[in-house]
Amino acid sequence: MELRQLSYFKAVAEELHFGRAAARVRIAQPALSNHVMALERELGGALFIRSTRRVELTRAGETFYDRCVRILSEVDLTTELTRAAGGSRMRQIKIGTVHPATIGMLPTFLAKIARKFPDVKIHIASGNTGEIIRILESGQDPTASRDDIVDIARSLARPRR
Amino acid sequence: MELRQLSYFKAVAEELHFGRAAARVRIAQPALSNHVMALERELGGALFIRSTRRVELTRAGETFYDRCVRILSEVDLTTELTRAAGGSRMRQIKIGTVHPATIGMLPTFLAKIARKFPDVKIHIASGNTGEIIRILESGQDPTASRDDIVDIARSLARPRR
DNA sequence: TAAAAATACTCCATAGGTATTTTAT
DNA sequence: ATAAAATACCTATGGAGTATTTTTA
Repeated sequence: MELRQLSYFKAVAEELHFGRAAARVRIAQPALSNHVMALERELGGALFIRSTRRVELTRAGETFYDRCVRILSEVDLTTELTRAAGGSRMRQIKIGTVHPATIGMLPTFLAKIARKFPDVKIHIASGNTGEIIRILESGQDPTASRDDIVDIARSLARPRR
Repeated sequence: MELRQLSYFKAVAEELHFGRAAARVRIAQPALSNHVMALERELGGALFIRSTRRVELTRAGETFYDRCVRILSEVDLTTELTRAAGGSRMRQIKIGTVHPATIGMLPTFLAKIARKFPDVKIHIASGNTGEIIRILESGQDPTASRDDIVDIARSLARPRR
Protein backbone atom coordinates (compact mmCIF):
# COMPACT_ATOMS: atom_id res chain seq x y z
CA MET A 1 0.00 0.00 0.00
CA GLU A 2 1.34 3.40 -0.95
CA LEU A 3 0.20 6.95 -0.30
CA ARG A 4 -0.18 7.54 -4.01
CA GLN A 5 -2.71 4.73 -4.12
CA LEU A 6 -4.62 6.22 -1.21
CA SER A 7 -4.97 9.52 -3.10
CA TYR A 8 -6.09 7.66 -6.19
CA PHE A 9 -8.65 5.68 -4.25
CA LYS A 10 -9.90 8.82 -2.53
CA ALA A 11 -10.46 10.48 -5.91
CA VAL A 12 -12.51 7.52 -7.16
CA ALA A 13 -14.49 7.37 -3.93
CA GLU A 14 -15.38 11.04 -4.29
CA GLU A 15 -16.08 11.09 -8.03
CA LEU A 16 -17.65 7.64 -8.15
CA HIS A 17 -16.36 7.55 -11.72
CA PHE A 18 -13.02 6.14 -12.80
CA GLY A 19 -12.67 8.39 -15.81
CA ARG A 20 -13.24 11.66 -13.95
CA ALA A 21 -11.14 10.49 -11.01
CA ALA A 22 -8.28 9.62 -13.35
CA ALA A 23 -8.44 13.08 -14.89
CA ARG A 24 -8.44 14.61 -11.43
CA VAL A 25 -5.28 12.81 -10.32
CA ARG A 26 -3.70 13.27 -13.75
CA ILE A 27 -3.21 9.68 -14.78
CA ALA A 28 -4.90 7.47 -17.36
CA GLN A 29 -8.02 5.54 -16.45
CA PRO A 30 -6.50 2.06 -16.82
CA ALA A 31 -3.63 2.98 -14.52
CA LEU A 32 -6.12 4.13 -11.95
CA SER A 33 -8.12 0.91 -12.28
CA ASN A 34 -4.95 -1.07 -11.76
CA HIS A 35 -4.14 0.73 -8.53
CA VAL A 36 -7.62 0.28 -7.15
CA MET A 37 -7.50 -3.40 -8.05
CA ALA A 38 -4.12 -3.71 -6.38
CA LEU A 39 -5.57 -2.23 -3.20
CA GLU A 40 -8.51 -4.61 -3.35
CA ARG A 41 -6.14 -7.53 -3.74
CA GLU A 42 -4.06 -6.35 -0.81
CA LEU A 43 -7.07 -5.74 1.40
CA GLY A 44 -8.67 -9.01 0.42
CA GLY A 45 -11.97 -7.66 -0.84
CA ALA A 46 -13.76 -5.25 -3.16
CA LEU A 47 -13.82 -1.53 -2.32
CA PHE A 48 -16.25 -0.66 -5.10
CA ILE A 49 -19.14 -2.37 -6.79
CA ARG A 50 -18.88 -1.28 -10.39
CA SER A 51 -21.01 -1.72 -13.41
CA THR A 52 -20.51 0.28 -16.59
CA ARG A 53 -23.24 2.62 -15.42
CA ARG A 54 -22.56 2.98 -11.76
CA VAL A 55 -19.74 2.91 -9.25
CA GLU A 56 -20.51 2.68 -5.57
CA LEU A 57 -18.58 1.99 -2.40
CA THR A 58 -18.82 -1.31 -0.57
CA ARG A 59 -18.91 -1.30 3.21
CA ALA A 60 -15.19 -2.00 3.21
CA GLY A 61 -14.78 0.85 0.74
CA GLU A 62 -16.56 3.29 3.03
CA THR A 63 -14.39 2.28 5.94
CA PHE A 64 -11.27 2.54 3.83
CA TYR A 65 -12.30 5.94 2.53
CA ASP A 66 -12.63 7.39 6.02
CA ARG A 67 -9.22 6.01 6.91
CA CYS A 68 -7.68 7.42 3.74
CA VAL A 69 -8.94 10.89 4.46
CA ARG A 70 -7.52 10.68 7.93
CA ILE A 71 -4.14 9.35 6.86
CA LEU A 72 -3.70 11.79 4.02
CA SER A 73 -4.41 14.71 6.28
CA GLU A 74 -2.00 13.30 8.85
CA VAL A 75 0.62 13.23 6.14
CA ASP A 76 0.00 16.83 5.18
CA LEU A 77 0.25 17.86 8.78
CA THR A 78 3.47 15.91 9.10
CA THR A 79 5.04 17.84 6.29
CA GLU A 80 4.11 21.13 7.89
CA LEU A 81 5.20 20.16 11.37
CA THR A 82 8.52 18.81 10.18
CA ARG A 83 9.22 21.86 8.07
CA ALA A 84 8.35 24.05 11.03
CA ALA A 85 10.59 22.05 13.36
CA GLY A 86 13.40 22.38 10.87
CA GLY A 87 12.63 26.04 11.07
CA SER A 88 14.97 28.46 9.51
CA ARG A 89 17.67 25.84 9.60
CA MET A 90 18.65 24.50 6.25
CA ARG A 91 16.65 26.41 3.75
CA GLN A 92 18.17 27.23 0.49
CA ILE A 93 18.32 30.32 -1.60
CA LYS A 94 18.91 30.28 -5.31
CA ILE A 95 20.41 33.42 -6.73
CA GLY A 96 20.91 34.25 -10.35
CA THR A 97 23.07 37.25 -11.18
CA VAL A 98 24.22 38.84 -14.38
CA HIS A 99 27.92 39.51 -14.54
CA PRO A 100 27.95 43.20 -13.75
CA ALA A 101 25.99 42.55 -10.57
CA THR A 102 28.27 39.66 -9.67
CA ILE A 103 31.17 41.99 -9.06
CA GLY A 104 28.93 44.85 -7.98
CA MET A 105 26.34 44.39 -5.25
CA LEU A 106 26.55 40.59 -4.85
CA PRO A 107 29.48 40.45 -2.44
CA THR A 108 27.95 42.67 0.22
CA PHE A 109 24.58 41.09 -0.36
CA LEU A 110 26.04 37.64 0.25
CA ALA A 111 27.93 38.78 3.28
CA LYS A 112 24.72 40.04 4.83
CA ILE A 113 22.86 36.83 4.05
CA ALA A 114 25.66 34.67 5.37
CA ARG A 115 25.71 36.59 8.61
CA LYS A 116 21.97 36.76 9.13
CA PHE A 117 21.15 33.16 8.15
CA PRO A 118 24.27 31.17 8.98
CA ASP A 119 22.96 27.79 7.91
CA VAL A 120 21.10 28.68 4.77
CA LYS A 121 22.38 26.96 1.68
CA ILE A 122 23.11 29.39 -1.08
CA HIS A 123 23.14 28.48 -4.73
CA ILE A 124 24.71 30.86 -7.20
CA ALA A 125 24.23 30.98 -10.92
CA SER A 126 26.11 33.68 -12.72
CA GLY A 127 26.05 34.47 -16.40
CA ASN A 128 23.80 36.23 -18.87
CA THR A 129 20.04 36.36 -18.40
CA GLY A 130 19.23 33.33 -20.56
CA GLU A 131 21.84 31.15 -18.95
CA ILE A 132 20.68 32.09 -15.47
CA ILE A 133 17.06 31.26 -16.15
CA ARG A 134 18.02 27.94 -17.67
CA ILE A 135 20.31 27.03 -14.80
CA LEU A 136 17.91 28.02 -12.05
CA GLU A 137 14.94 26.30 -13.64
CA SER A 138 16.82 23.11 -14.38
CA GLY A 139 17.70 22.90 -10.72
CA GLN A 140 21.25 22.09 -11.68
CA ASP A 141 22.65 24.91 -9.62
CA PRO A 142 26.23 24.84 -8.61
CA THR A 143 26.05 24.32 -4.87
CA ALA A 144 28.21 26.30 -2.56
CA SER A 145 28.64 25.94 1.17
CA ARG A 146 28.30 28.93 3.39
CA ASP A 147 32.03 29.17 3.85
CA ASP A 148 32.59 29.11 0.13
CA ILE A 149 30.16 31.92 -0.24
CA VAL A 150 31.82 34.01 2.38
CA ASP A 151 35.13 33.40 0.68
CA ILE A 152 33.64 34.31 -2.64
CA ALA A 153 32.10 37.41 -1.17
CA ARG A 154 35.41 38.45 0.34
CA SER A 155 37.41 37.78 -2.75
CA LEU A 156 34.93 39.62 -4.87
CA ALA A 157 34.69 42.51 -2.46
CA ARG A 158 38.43 43.03 -2.55
CA PRO A 159 39.65 41.97 -5.94
CA ARG A 160 43.25 40.84 -6.17
CA ARG A 161 43.36 39.39 -2.72
CA MET B 1 6.47 11.11 0.01
CA GLU B 2 5.62 7.43 0.11
CA LEU B 3 4.85 4.98 2.90
CA ARG B 4 7.84 2.88 1.91
CA GLN B 5 10.06 5.86 2.55
CA LEU B 6 8.49 6.40 5.97
CA SER B 7 9.34 2.82 6.95
CA TYR B 8 12.87 3.27 5.69
CA PHE B 9 13.30 6.49 7.60
CA LYS B 10 11.86 4.89 10.74
CA ALA B 11 14.42 2.11 10.52
CA VAL B 12 17.29 4.57 10.25
CA ALA B 13 15.92 6.66 13.11
CA GLU B 14 15.79 3.59 15.32
CA GLU B 15 19.10 2.04 14.31
CA LEU B 16 20.97 5.31 13.94
CA HIS B 17 23.06 3.47 11.40
CA PHE B 18 22.36 3.35 7.67
CA GLY B 19 23.99 -0.03 7.12
CA ARG B 20 22.03 -1.84 9.83
CA ALA B 21 18.81 -0.04 8.90
CA ALA B 22 19.27 -1.09 5.27
CA ALA B 23 19.69 -4.71 6.33
CA ARG B 24 16.58 -4.45 8.47
CA VAL B 25 14.38 -3.22 5.63
CA ARG B 26 16.07 -5.57 3.16
CA ILE B 27 17.52 -3.07 0.72
CA ALA B 28 21.07 -1.94 -0.03
CA GLN B 29 22.57 0.93 1.93
CA PRO B 30 22.87 3.35 -1.00
CA ALA B 31 19.22 2.87 -1.88
CA LEU B 32 18.31 3.68 1.69
CA SER B 33 20.49 6.78 1.65
CA ASN B 34 18.79 7.92 -1.53
CA HIS B 35 15.35 7.63 0.03
CA VAL B 36 16.34 9.53 3.13
CA MET B 37 17.92 12.24 1.00
CA ALA B 38 14.76 12.41 -1.11
CA LEU B 39 12.71 12.93 2.04
CA GLU B 40 15.07 15.64 3.21
CA ARG B 41 14.78 17.38 -0.14
CA GLU B 42 11.00 17.17 -0.02
CA LEU B 43 10.82 18.40 3.56
CA GLY B 44 13.31 21.15 2.91
CA GLY B 45 15.79 20.27 5.62
CA ALA B 46 18.05 17.66 7.13
CA LEU B 47 16.51 14.84 9.20
CA PHE B 48 19.84 13.45 10.36
CA ILE B 49 23.21 14.86 11.16
CA ARG B 50 25.62 12.22 9.95
CA SER B 51 29.31 11.78 10.20
CA THR B 52 31.08 8.55 9.34
CA ARG B 53 31.07 7.68 13.03
CA ARG B 54 27.71 8.89 14.20
CA VAL B 55 24.17 9.39 12.99
CA GLU B 56 21.78 11.48 15.02
CA LEU B 57 18.36 13.01 14.52
CA THR B 58 17.89 16.72 13.98
CA ARG B 59 14.97 18.47 15.64
CA ALA B 60 13.06 18.13 12.39
CA GLY B 61 14.05 14.46 12.33
CA GLU B 62 12.64 13.87 15.80
CA THR B 63 9.37 15.50 14.85
CA PHE B 64 9.22 13.52 11.64
CA TYR B 65 9.96 10.29 13.46
CA ASP B 66 7.03 10.73 15.84
CA ARG B 67 4.78 11.45 12.92
CA CYS B 68 6.03 8.40 11.00
CA VAL B 69 5.31 6.08 13.89
CA ARG B 70 1.83 7.50 14.12
CA ILE B 71 1.10 7.28 10.42
CA LEU B 72 2.45 3.79 9.98
CA SER B 73 0.35 2.51 12.83
CA GLU B 74 -2.68 4.29 11.38
CA VAL B 75 -2.02 2.44 8.14
CA ASP B 76 -1.84 -0.92 9.89
CA LEU B 77 -5.08 -0.20 11.67
CA THR B 78 -6.63 0.80 8.36
CA THR B 79 -5.82 -2.55 6.84
CA GLU B 80 -7.39 -4.37 9.74
CA LEU B 81 -10.50 -2.23 9.87
CA THR B 82 -11.06 -2.47 6.15
CA ARG B 83 -10.58 -6.22 6.10
CA ALA B 84 -12.99 -6.54 8.98
CA ALA B 85 -15.58 -4.34 7.27
CA GLY B 86 -15.22 -6.37 4.08
CA GLY B 87 -15.44 -9.58 6.04
CA SER B 88 -19.12 -9.35 6.68
CA ARG B 89 -19.74 -9.21 2.98
CA MET B 90 -17.57 -12.19 2.21
CA ARG B 91 -19.77 -14.90 0.81
CA GLN B 92 -18.83 -18.07 -0.85
CA ILE B 93 -20.11 -20.02 -3.80
CA LYS B 94 -19.74 -23.73 -4.19
CA ILE B 95 -19.79 -25.08 -7.70
CA GLY B 96 -19.93 -28.67 -8.80
CA THR B 97 -19.26 -29.49 -12.43
CA VAL B 98 -19.06 -32.63 -14.43
CA HIS B 99 -15.95 -32.92 -16.54
CA PRO B 100 -17.34 -31.93 -19.94
CA ALA B 101 -18.67 -28.68 -18.45
CA THR B 102 -15.37 -28.03 -16.68
CA ILE B 103 -13.65 -27.38 -19.96
CA GLY B 104 -16.78 -26.08 -21.67
CA MET B 105 -18.84 -23.32 -20.11
CA LEU B 106 -17.04 -23.12 -16.74
CA PRO B 107 -14.27 -20.71 -17.76
CA THR B 108 -16.52 -17.94 -19.04
CA PHE B 109 -18.92 -18.57 -16.19
CA LEU B 110 -16.13 -18.14 -13.66
CA ALA B 111 -14.82 -15.03 -15.38
CA LYS B 112 -18.26 -13.43 -15.08
CA ILE B 113 -18.62 -14.38 -11.45
CA ALA B 114 -15.15 -13.13 -10.59
CA ARG B 115 -15.88 -9.78 -12.20
CA LYS B 116 -19.34 -9.33 -10.80
CA PHE B 117 -18.61 -10.45 -7.28
CA PRO B 118 -14.94 -9.71 -6.74
CA ASP B 119 -15.03 -10.62 -3.10
CA VAL B 120 -16.91 -13.84 -3.26
CA LYS B 121 -14.93 -16.95 -2.49
CA ILE B 122 -15.41 -19.67 -5.03
CA HIS B 123 -15.14 -23.37 -4.32
CA ILE B 124 -14.88 -25.84 -7.16
CA ALA B 125 -15.57 -29.54 -7.19
CA SER B 126 -15.15 -31.34 -10.45
CA GLY B 127 -15.81 -34.99 -11.21
CA ASN B 128 -18.74 -37.23 -12.01
CA THR B 129 -22.20 -36.59 -10.64
CA GLY B 130 -21.91 -38.86 -7.62
CA GLU B 131 -18.51 -37.53 -6.60
CA ILE B 132 -19.70 -33.94 -6.89
CA ILE B 133 -22.71 -34.44 -4.68
CA ARG B 134 -20.60 -36.20 -2.07
CA ILE B 135 -17.88 -33.54 -2.12
CA LEU B 136 -20.24 -30.57 -1.95
CA GLU B 137 -22.35 -32.09 0.79
CA SER B 138 -19.38 -33.12 2.87
CA GLY B 139 -18.15 -29.52 2.83
CA GLN B 140 -14.66 -30.73 2.00
CA ASP B 141 -14.43 -28.47 -1.02
CA PRO B 142 -11.09 -27.56 -2.44
CA THR B 143 -10.82 -23.83 -1.72
CA ALA B 144 -9.54 -21.42 -4.34
CA SER B 145 -8.92 -17.71 -4.06
CA ARG B 146 -10.49 -15.35 -6.53
CA ASP B 147 -7.18 -14.80 -8.31
CA ASP B 148 -6.64 -18.52 -8.64
CA ILE B 149 -10.03 -18.83 -10.21
CA VAL B 150 -9.42 -16.08 -12.69
CA ASP B 151 -6.13 -17.72 -13.60
CA ILE B 152 -7.83 -21.06 -13.96
CA ALA B 153 -10.53 -19.48 -16.10
CA ARG B 154 -7.95 -17.86 -18.33
CA SER B 155 -5.85 -20.96 -18.76
CA LEU B 156 -8.95 -23.01 -19.52
CA ALA B 157 -10.30 -20.41 -21.92
CA ARG B 158 -7.08 -20.35 -23.91
CA PRO B 159 -5.24 -23.60 -23.64
CA ARG B 160 -1.45 -23.44 -23.84
CA ARG B 161 -0.39 -20.93 -21.22
C1' DT C 1 -25.89 1.37 -28.81
C1' DA C 2 -23.29 4.24 -25.98
C1' DA C 3 -20.70 5.09 -21.93
C1' DA C 4 -17.55 3.30 -18.94
C1' DA C 5 -14.55 -0.11 -16.75
C1' DA C 6 -11.42 -3.87 -17.62
C1' DT C 7 -7.81 -6.04 -20.50
C1' DA C 8 -3.58 -6.26 -23.34
C1' DC C 9 0.23 -4.75 -24.71
C1' DT C 10 4.30 -1.22 -24.67
C1' DC C 11 7.54 1.98 -22.67
C1' DC C 12 10.01 4.51 -19.50
C1' DA C 13 10.96 6.31 -14.85
C1' DT C 14 12.76 5.16 -10.88
C1' DA C 15 13.58 1.88 -7.07
C1' DG C 16 17.19 -0.98 -6.09
C1' DG C 17 21.80 -3.22 -6.75
C1' DT C 18 27.15 -3.21 -7.23
C1' DA C 19 31.41 -0.87 -7.14
C1' DT C 20 33.91 2.88 -5.64
C1' DT C 21 35.04 7.21 -3.46
C1' DT C 22 35.03 10.39 0.30
C1' DT C 23 35.32 11.56 5.03
C1' DA C 24 35.74 11.78 9.98
C1' DT C 25 37.65 9.52 13.81
C1' DA D 1 43.54 3.07 9.19
C1' DT D 2 39.05 2.11 9.09
C1' DA D 3 34.25 2.20 9.29
C1' DA D 4 30.50 4.22 7.28
C1' DA D 5 27.93 7.34 4.33
C1' DA D 6 27.83 9.37 -0.21
C1' DT D 7 28.50 9.09 -5.15
C1' DA D 8 28.44 6.92 -9.77
C1' DC D 9 26.62 3.90 -12.63
C1' DC D 10 23.76 0.04 -14.22
C1' DT D 11 19.66 -3.02 -14.25
C1' DA D 12 14.95 -4.26 -13.95
C1' DT D 13 10.50 -3.86 -11.85
C1' DG D 14 6.30 -1.76 -12.07
C1' DG D 15 3.86 2.65 -12.86
C1' DA D 16 1.77 4.87 -16.55
C1' DG D 17 0.25 5.34 -21.48
C1' DT D 18 -2.43 3.88 -25.88
C1' DA D 19 -5.46 0.90 -28.06
C1' DT D 20 -8.99 -2.31 -27.65
C1' DT D 21 -12.48 -5.26 -25.73
C1' DT D 22 -16.31 -6.21 -22.73
C1' DT D 23 -20.48 -5.09 -20.51
C1' DT D 24 -25.04 -3.25 -18.81
C1' DA D 25 -28.39 0.12 -18.76
